[in-house]
Parts: sequence; C-alpha cells; structure tokens
Amino acid sequence: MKPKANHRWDLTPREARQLQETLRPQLVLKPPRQHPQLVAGVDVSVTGPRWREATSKAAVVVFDYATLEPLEVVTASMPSPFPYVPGLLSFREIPVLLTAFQQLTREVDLVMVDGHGYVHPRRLGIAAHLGLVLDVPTIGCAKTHFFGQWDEPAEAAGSYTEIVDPSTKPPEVLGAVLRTRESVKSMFISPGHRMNLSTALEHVMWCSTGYRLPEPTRRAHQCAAGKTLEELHTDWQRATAHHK
DNA sequence: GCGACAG
DNA sequence: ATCTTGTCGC
Repeated sequence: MKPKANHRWDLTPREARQLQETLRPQLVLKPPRQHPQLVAGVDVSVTGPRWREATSKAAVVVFDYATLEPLEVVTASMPSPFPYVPGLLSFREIPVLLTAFQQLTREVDLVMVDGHGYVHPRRLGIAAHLGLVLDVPTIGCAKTHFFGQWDEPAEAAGSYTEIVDPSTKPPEVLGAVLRTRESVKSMFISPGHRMNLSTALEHVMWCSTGYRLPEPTRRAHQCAAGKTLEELHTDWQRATAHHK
C-alpha cells in the first residue's frame, strides 16, 4: 500500500498544527458499504531518551476480517523524526508506518490504529491522519484519555459511553469509551477516516476476542517487539481449536 | 497563571 | 513510549 496524498513531515510544531487544520475538512465520516475483507493493526515503538538519537520501529499486521487469522507481518525502522508533543503524535509515528505499509503486498480494507482518531482538539488524531494519507478506513483505539469529557461505562463487555467536546455549540460527540471485555479498563474509540462511531464500535467489538486490546492492535504491539507471523499463526490455531 | 497532556 | 519486581486476583 502506498500513500495517496503524502505531504511534508519535517515541520515545526506550529506548522504541524496548521496542517492539521488544513486536512481536517478532508475527513470523511462515513464508512464504506461493504464489510472489510482484510483488517490491519499497526503499532510504533521508540527507543532512546533524546528523540534526536532515538529509533522508531513500526509493525503492521494483516488479518482476515472474518476469522482474524494473521496473514502478513511487515516491520520498518528509522530515526525518530519528531519529538513527542501531545496533539502531534502523527508527525512522530506516521513516517515509519508509511515505510512499513509500502512493503505490504495486500491492500487492506480497514486499519485499527494505536491512538485516537476524531477525539482530538483539531479532530485529526493519528488514526484520522493515517487514514487520509493512505485513503483507507481507520479506527482510533487508544488505551488512555486524551481529550473530551466522558463517564465510565458499565462493567459488562460491549458497554460504552460517549466522549463529547463541551466547548462546541451543541456539544459534539467525538468518540466513545468502550468496555471491550468485562471488568477491564475501558478503551477510547473514535472514527478515523472513512468511518463513523457506531461502525467503529462494531468493528472493535468483533475484533475483541477475550483481551482488553482488540486483536489487531494487540498483535501489532507484539510484532513491534519482535514476534513473527509464524508465532502469531501458531497462537491463532491454538485459540481457534480451543474455542470449538 | 494553572492543570492536562494519545504514544 | 520507556525505565522496572514482585504480587494480588480470576
């Protein structure tokens, strides 16, 4: 998969925020009609104390949507191009992700990103930004709160509450806090590009197979740490056999 | 000015 | 994100 609308990434924080405002109106908050065939999970890890000497490592894992069988794993590595700045995570993590995506032999239908999407001060979290660049449906799936107000959902799996921005004229619904599994810490879900909230929640629940993190994100995190496709496939076969 | 702040 | 050990509970 290659970028369909790439742009410069070596920007100052101020320029980066301006670019986010420029890209914002290009977001499509409507999902495709047909169900996805291939879903990908992505994750980035950064090593090193000072970002100018740090290395970014990315992993992209592709699954068959219907069975969640892992089909392909690609990784990439490069010097960290940007420091961590709240609100500008995409400028730190997307460059190495694009390098990984270019190695993919398949065109995926859906990408689940480790971070927020529409839940963002300028509605352009990393999931939304990546979706725009690749022109692919994306979902933001974050482990912690970043922006907006919300209440804790009930303990049952599938329970959720809305995340709203109270500063808008009427308060805008940005995403949802979702209990992916009973009695675990909830996840922060929001649409990225070519997606809406209700469909995003359905996809995340479908991909949540007994762990707090949905399978694509959980596996991508493991692969960024060195796990191979062969190991993922062995795990999948064991889990599939045990589930029958 | 103060607190919050994805990964 | 990363630095880090053992420990409580289903």
